[in-house]
Amino acid sequence: MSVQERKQRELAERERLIVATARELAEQQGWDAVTTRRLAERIEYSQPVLYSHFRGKREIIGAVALEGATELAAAVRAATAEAGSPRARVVALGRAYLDFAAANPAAYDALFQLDGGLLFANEATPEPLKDAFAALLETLCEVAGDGVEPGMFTEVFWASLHGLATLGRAGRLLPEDAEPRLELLVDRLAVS
Amino acid sequence: MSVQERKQRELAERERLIVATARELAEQQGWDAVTTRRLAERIEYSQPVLYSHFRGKREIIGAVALEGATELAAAVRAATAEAGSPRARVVALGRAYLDFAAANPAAYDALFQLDGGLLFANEATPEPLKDAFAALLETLCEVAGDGVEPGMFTEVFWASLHGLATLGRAGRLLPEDAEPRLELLVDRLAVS
DNA sequence: TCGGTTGTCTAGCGGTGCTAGAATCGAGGC
DNA sequence: GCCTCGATTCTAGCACCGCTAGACAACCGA
Repeated sequence: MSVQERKQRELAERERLIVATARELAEQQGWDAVTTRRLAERIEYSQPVLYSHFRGKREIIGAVALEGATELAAAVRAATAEAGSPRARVVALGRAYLDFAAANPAAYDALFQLDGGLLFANEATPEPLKDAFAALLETLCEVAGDGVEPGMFTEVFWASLHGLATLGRAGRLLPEDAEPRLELLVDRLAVS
Repeated sequence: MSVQERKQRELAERERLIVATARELAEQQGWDAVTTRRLAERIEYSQPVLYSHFRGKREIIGAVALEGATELAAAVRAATAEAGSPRARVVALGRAYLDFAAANPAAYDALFQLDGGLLFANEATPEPLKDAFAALLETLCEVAGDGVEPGMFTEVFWASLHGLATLGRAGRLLPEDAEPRLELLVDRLAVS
């Protein structure tokens, strides 16, 4: 069995290498630069090897997305844990979210802009995605306000952050107002 | 001169045909299906003809985006004109915006998701884009609240709508809560 | 009717995601 | 230690992409 175990380990290792390399390449040069040929060359295997791990490019994007979701959830939880008041927690959450999107555009795009073949708002949603939403919900349910369903409030707050993140990064918002935009959003949306 | 005039008219007509066909195809089958070959076939010309009107596919997307921006601005203005109170105007604005995004996904994507080579938040921004933002600003400046810069408030409100539109359409939000989400957003963000 | 310009097409470039079938490698039996 | 055979990896190629050079045809003005 030891031989098979070693092979399995090597296979898993190579799969991690593929995902990490795809993400690295995407962060460096954008997802357009992530072609199966370039990716194969970087991992020093031939193209078809990719297809023994993933059904296609879409699944590779999906794998990067799941990795990103895990990191996003961790970043949000770390930021909110340090803050004192509910309002400070929400500001920290928003800042952590926007910082993550700005610092990891490729991972963020894999999650929310590109088609990684992932399901959302559904029982078949992968665990990391549900957990990322849960990380938002944990802090935001404190400030949803009376009579407002926390899940729905979280969707609205999340959508607002998503809009700020994507429009901001695409150069469609004035860069210098990033901070006041977040403050305004928190002050108006959160009930404390 | 009449011959040249006729030729110019025909050229302009064909350009409109290209843009309309590209948009139609994108609305029917998504932007992925809009290839230069298919587009050329639909307008019953050969591929290179497209390149005598536009520098490339990106510029065609940009043309659809400008068309969409004009329609979006008109839709928002028509909806807000009918409403009585400031709050009702903002709700109407939000609904018109989200309805436009849902009913014209290809045009909306050309505007805000794809790279149409257009500039934003800049003096070189094309007129239709500035006007669409202005259409939002006209209604939203009423409810920005004291001491809040209307332009910045509009950016935040717009980003929130954009987030709801994109995440909603991608199936990342619960469909049945679309209306309460808009109501919540307006009640919290708008000061009346 | 002809000459020349203008416009359009055919054909092809290098690239994409993906795959069939050949070739190679390595584990296990003798 | 060799040899067989199955698993693994590669080479080569598919159909398609955006885009363009150069051949060709059509039309306008003389």
